Amino acid sequence: MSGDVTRRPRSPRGSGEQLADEIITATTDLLIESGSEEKVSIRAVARRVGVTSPSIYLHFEDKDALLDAVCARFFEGFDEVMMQAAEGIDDPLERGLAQGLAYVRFAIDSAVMYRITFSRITPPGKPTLTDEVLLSSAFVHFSETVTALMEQGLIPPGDPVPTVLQLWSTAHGLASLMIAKPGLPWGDDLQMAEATLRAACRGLGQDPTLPRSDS
Amino acid sequence: MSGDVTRRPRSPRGSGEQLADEIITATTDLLIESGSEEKVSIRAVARRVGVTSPSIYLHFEDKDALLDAVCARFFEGFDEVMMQAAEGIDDPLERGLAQGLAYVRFAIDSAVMYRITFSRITPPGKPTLTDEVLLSSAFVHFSETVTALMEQGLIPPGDPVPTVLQLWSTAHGLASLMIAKPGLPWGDDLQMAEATLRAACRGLGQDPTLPRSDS
DNA sequence: TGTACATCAGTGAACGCGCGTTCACTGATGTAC
DNA sequence: TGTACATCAGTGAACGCGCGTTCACTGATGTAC
Repeated sequence: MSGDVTRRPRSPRGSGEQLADEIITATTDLLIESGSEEKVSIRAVARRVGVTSPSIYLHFEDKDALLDAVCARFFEGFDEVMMQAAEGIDDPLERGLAQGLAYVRFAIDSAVMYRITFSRITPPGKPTLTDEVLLSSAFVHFSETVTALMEQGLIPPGDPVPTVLQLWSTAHGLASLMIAKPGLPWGDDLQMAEATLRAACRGLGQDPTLPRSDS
Repeated sequence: MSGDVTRRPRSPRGSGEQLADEIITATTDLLIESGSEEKVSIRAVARRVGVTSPSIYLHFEDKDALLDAVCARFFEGFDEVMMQAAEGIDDPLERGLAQGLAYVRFAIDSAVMYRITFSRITPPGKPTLTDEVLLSSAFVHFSETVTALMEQGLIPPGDPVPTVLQLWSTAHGLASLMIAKPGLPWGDDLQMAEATLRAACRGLGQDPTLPRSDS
């Protein structure tokens, strides 16, 4: 019960980044275990990391800032998975579908974190860390795919943003509803997701309100 | 400061339904004001109703049961609004669109309640009160609309359930993402919703994996 | 009509609890001379 | 090489708080005789 030099209080030198990192990881784990941000306390996080609670405040301004950092980190992983899913697929339609399916799969696999991240609403005009990550990674990559679809003539050309939002909404709706209501008769989740996303692309490709400009 | 006979503690006779009703209403109001179920306490609900906290337990088993009842009541209103939106529209496609748009509009208007209702995840096999309301009202009415679309040949005939889930996911995705990220460049919410839902119907109507059986 | 009684919606006080955050502090580390 | 000192990551104790729930109770109401 003695010999605590190595056990609990480790004092890393100059670089304080490491503890911040451990705090984010511990918080993520606790969120997943408890299922809700209100059930995870600063004190529990500190306990998990092996540190006292006031020292959390050396790295994050308050609980909200900590949760924001956790969600931002979650989205970084999200973007990475989507990028990997698209790797090596040349056909723009299939690449987009692969990304969309990876999105749904990853969301369902990390159901708790996905739900929590999208429960933290963001009032317009006050972008959080999470928003910045979201807009600078996943959104950009999705836009590139949509632009490729437009260049191929699979979708009417124009501003990709509305199309990105439409497809993102579709993927988000599938993931979010499957997470919230797993008891609905979904059949195979990913099969349902693929059918829905394909139909969405098909529908977007045949927009009678827009004249086709090429091909 | 005396004369409290009429003021705070009212003792209704035989019928105890009324207080249960008032408790649900008060809880709904507090949820909307605070934005999260954890921030609404049994004690605050009792205070709002003008009653002591133990008396809440005369009407609801615990906090969870109360919140379930509140969400179930919310969905009843939801279904009613969708039904009203469909009234008097004969064309099945336009009726379905009107329902979908009413869904999105109502969800956005009651953003907090919508978010809370869909944050309360339901493990399969343990249907809550909310689930029962959902499945017996909105889901059924949506199915009728989809069946009408199939009969008109606008959607390949077959089991309406997968189609209902696809369209519901689409509407839910729009509402849910608009609520969570109002800062995204949505333009006009309902215009975006209509374009997306129309595209979804168009896509579903042209499913190359299913042979068309009639017309 | 009048009394005794059962019912039961609502009370008041208490249980044990964990929370977010603050504050003055300690004590190891790295640096200046 | 050796001493004095500044830095600053992390501590321990405390702040004031509200929570969900239980329990024995009260007192108005409706009913039986």
